[in-house]
Amino acid sequence: MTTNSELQIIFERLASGIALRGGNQFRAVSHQRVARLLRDMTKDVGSIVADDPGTAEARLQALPGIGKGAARRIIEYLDTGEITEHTELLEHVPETVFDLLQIPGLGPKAVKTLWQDLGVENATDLRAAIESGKVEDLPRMGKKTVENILKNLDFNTKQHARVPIGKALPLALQIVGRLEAADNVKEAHYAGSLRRGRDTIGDLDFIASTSKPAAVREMFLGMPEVKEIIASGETKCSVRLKQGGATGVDIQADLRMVPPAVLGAAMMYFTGSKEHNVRLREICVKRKWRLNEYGLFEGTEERPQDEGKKPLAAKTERQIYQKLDLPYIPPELREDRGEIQSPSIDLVEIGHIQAELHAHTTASDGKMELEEIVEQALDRGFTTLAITDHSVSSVLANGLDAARLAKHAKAIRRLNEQLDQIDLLAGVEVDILVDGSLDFEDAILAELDWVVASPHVSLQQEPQEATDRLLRAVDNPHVHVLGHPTGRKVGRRAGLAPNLDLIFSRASANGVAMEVNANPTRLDLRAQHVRSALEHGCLIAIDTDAHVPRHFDYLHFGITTARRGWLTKDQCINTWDRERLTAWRSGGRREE
DNA sequence: ATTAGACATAATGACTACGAACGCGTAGT
Repeated sequence: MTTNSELQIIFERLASGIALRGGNQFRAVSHQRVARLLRDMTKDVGSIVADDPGTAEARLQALPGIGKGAARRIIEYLDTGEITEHTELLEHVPETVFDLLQIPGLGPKAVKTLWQDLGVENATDLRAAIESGKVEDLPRMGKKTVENILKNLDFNTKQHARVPIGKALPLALQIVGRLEAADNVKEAHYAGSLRRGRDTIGDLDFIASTSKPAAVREMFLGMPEVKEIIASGETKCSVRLKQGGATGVDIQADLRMVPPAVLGAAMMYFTGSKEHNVRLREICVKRKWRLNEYGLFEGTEERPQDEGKKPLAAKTERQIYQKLDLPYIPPELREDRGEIQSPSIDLVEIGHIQAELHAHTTASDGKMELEEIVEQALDRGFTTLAITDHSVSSVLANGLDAARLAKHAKAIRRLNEQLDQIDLLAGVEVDILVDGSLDFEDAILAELDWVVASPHVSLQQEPQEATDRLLRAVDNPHVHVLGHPTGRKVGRRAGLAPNLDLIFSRASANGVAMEVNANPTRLDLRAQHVRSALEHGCLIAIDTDAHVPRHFDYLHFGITTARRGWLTKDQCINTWDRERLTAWRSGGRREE
């Protein structure tokens, strides 16, 4: 657990505490804002303060949403390991009461009443209170509500697990296919965080444009994976899907049905993020306009769509952004992280990519022969392919020793001479050992065309050691790319937590590119890291790390992640042609 | 509690669907 996430939990709890005790809601929101900031920060607050304790308070206050109070509390936590208000809060509100808020259907009002009026402090108490019939007698509680709570008590625990994008996307595409095939459906799309390209997905959101929603709804509710119907209305329904398989987590799916004429407005609303939506709607409020899922309207009256009022725009997202005097904002950017204020940026696209710079063959643990992997690259129109098999320490991956590597490199170069459409680079994915030394001597690396250096073991190392380890690797003059720098696995392994600011600034100075590994189980670097790497002037490589042919098709996951980190075409070395890559890799990378 | 624009105080994150209860809480982006 990092300091940021510890503090995030505390600020969330302070916010909930205010809501539970009936305090000023603006104070609650304000604490939530701090929690969100801590969640999204790429820098460790501990290191911000440590950089110069004297000015720490002022520098914390410079962050939007952090004022005097929050800055003081953060410093107090770093000094003493606790925050007085939090300790006091826990004296009044038992910790288990906060957990009740996680139960679907229970919000702050309900938990407050249950706790204060009936003394319910945890799930067991709640069950007992329901059985005694006391809950039903509370205001706004009835038989149905109580039944719902009881049901949700059972699978509360697994309910909140997020699904990796690699699992969510195929399922979503399957459902989109069914919706498109349904009678009277004009268009069907997925939206939500999946469309924004987050690495994990909380629930699946679908939109179908149709003039006959009832039939579409019946199809959706009748899908074989549907385990439970949560809601079913005129325009919207929600189900819980049995996901099974490797994740074993149930996943909620929401379907919104809209008339074709307002599809764009509905897509914008349902794609979010919430924060992006709020920001746009604020702009509308200032103009005395109104934006909702039925369109962009002049005037401030509520539900203008009900009056048959004609929107300024509704059909496409582009038209709506245009009316708001904004460029089209791609879904990946819609997070309220400055995309509305800054002019449109030229994000990298999958069509720009012409190089795969990290791939494996049968020489180590890949399943493709050299000829086959080249064919894969040529099929995709690539002009450069780096062959980077594992080094000797990766025993399980059949890593190459110096002799096998030399032989392999020779074979690669021989084949390269017969190819004129593509540059085949003789490379390696060399292990970064625990102390940051590389698995091959410099003299061996110097002979190669391309060196990706990656950590594979000791991924639970302390942050300080991890920082030193990666810095040492980045300082090796033969390294071109730092591969999957943290070694995290989405939802399964946290990976290293080095001081990335230091790594990025060194990498930038040394001319070492940082990898976004496109494999959906990795997505490492993550999007926030990409943004921060770019601020330090780093170049980015988006690599599939292909071991089998279908891995080449993972490229879009890497592209999406990189776009979420605001990566432009020019900053992505995989978009460069042969000449530019050759010039870069064989000299002049370093700024002296 | 924080921010903005003022030097104390006002304004602050929008809008809608569903369902059960009855005029609202919860959930969704």
